[in-house]
Amino acid sequence: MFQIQDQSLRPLATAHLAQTMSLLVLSNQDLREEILHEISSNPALEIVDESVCPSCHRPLRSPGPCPACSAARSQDEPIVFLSPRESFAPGRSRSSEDGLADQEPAAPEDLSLSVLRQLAADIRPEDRKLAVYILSSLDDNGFLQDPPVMLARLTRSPMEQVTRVLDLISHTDPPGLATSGPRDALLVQLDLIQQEEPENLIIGYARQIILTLFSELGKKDYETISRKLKISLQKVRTAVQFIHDNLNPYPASAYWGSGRQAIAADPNIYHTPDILISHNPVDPEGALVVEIFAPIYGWLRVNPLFRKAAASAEDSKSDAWGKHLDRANLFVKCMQQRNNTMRQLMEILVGKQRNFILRGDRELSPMTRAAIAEEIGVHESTISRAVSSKSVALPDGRIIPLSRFFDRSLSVRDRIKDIVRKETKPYTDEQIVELLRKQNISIARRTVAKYRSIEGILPARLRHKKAPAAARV
DNA sequence: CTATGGCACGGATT
DNA sequence: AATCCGTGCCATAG
Repeated sequence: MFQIQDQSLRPLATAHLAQTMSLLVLSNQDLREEILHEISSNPALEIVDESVCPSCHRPLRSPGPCPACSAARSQDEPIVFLSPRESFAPGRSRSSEDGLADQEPAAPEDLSLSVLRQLAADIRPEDRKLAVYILSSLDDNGFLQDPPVMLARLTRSPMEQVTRVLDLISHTDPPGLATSGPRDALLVQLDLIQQEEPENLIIGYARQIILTLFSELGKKDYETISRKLKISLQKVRTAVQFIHDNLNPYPASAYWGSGRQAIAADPNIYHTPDILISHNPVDPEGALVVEIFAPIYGWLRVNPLFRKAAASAEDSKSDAWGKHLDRANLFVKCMQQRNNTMRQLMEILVGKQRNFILRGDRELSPMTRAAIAEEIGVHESTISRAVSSKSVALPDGRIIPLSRFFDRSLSVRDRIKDIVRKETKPYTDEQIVELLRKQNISIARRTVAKYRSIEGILPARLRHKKAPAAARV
């Protein structure tokens, strides 16, 4: 049974399809780059700084689901909407297929690790996960892309905790790490120095300069600084010299020569997710709320003025303009298509896997991409692309790859973990097979072994002693 | 002899 | 067409 592909007549159709596909695979970070590139090379495109409900296209005042649309929705269905969003952590944060937050990273000695190590003594255990998350979402310069509130929201941590952890991180070794930019980094470093030399007056000047006249500092406009702060030029120069000698506006690069790719990608840790699933704030038992983050803030559209201008342009120009216009139209259409696909996908996914999302791995019911594809009437490769390299934040704060929803063995693996966790004496693989059979799961003995190794569970022989809670490091 | 891990095959999925 | 996954068979370690 096929769905209608009514665009096959138009010449645009194939290009349209092709481009939609290529956009669909992209994660938000990558998509953002793509969009920015497109905009900068095509005058017909513009971003309007206003949210529009993706389904009814009404302007959306407050962030959140469109009141008009979600009201009409039945209670059980998840509320899915596109969420406007400022920038995402850039950098090569490729989400590899099997990244788990709780997996042992086979990590090289990188900046985040070294910080984590220093932190180890001071940090509260419950802050650890958050610290890891923050460190992994820093950009190449060691700065925070997202404002702290966003972090709090994404990780579902109280704001108070986020500030606490941020404070801790920014004051350890490469000082000024995890601040919002060079300015804050400098200030933090200044604080640290001041603690050691409380009576050094230069520090006071330096702080004032950074605090109030940062851009002038950048421009080396010392005269203005001197005038505005009513400090002698001489002192300004001393202070600037002090800043240069003792502070580093890019904390990440201090320790890592090149600075680039220093922190960035540990494929085992997910960065800012593409999708956020939360409880309904009004009714925690009710429909889940799914936000699909937009890669840019505002909405992309063809500039109406450009369209008008192109229509009435003289021949010499209208050709080039027409091309731009076509391209812009195509691009916008593709974006809509992409959003639409993502939205439908998430609706189905969240609808079917509610238990998995709320109760954990064990509840994942097996699905295939193909089945979803049929349900919404697209080619299975479309779903495949939509799922790949996307990550989603669950209500409990875990960030998992979207592809996890299609992991056929996840539920069984979780059950095995559970069996092993509860065992008093080590079960052999064969016995585990039996136990699983009682839960209506029949798999081969060999497969149990395989899952065990995936989960890092030792063979029964070596499991003699129970070592609870040793899994996490 | 038993419990496991390695290799490889075939079918399902992407 | 390429890849992934469950499984069977067999060698090996205990």
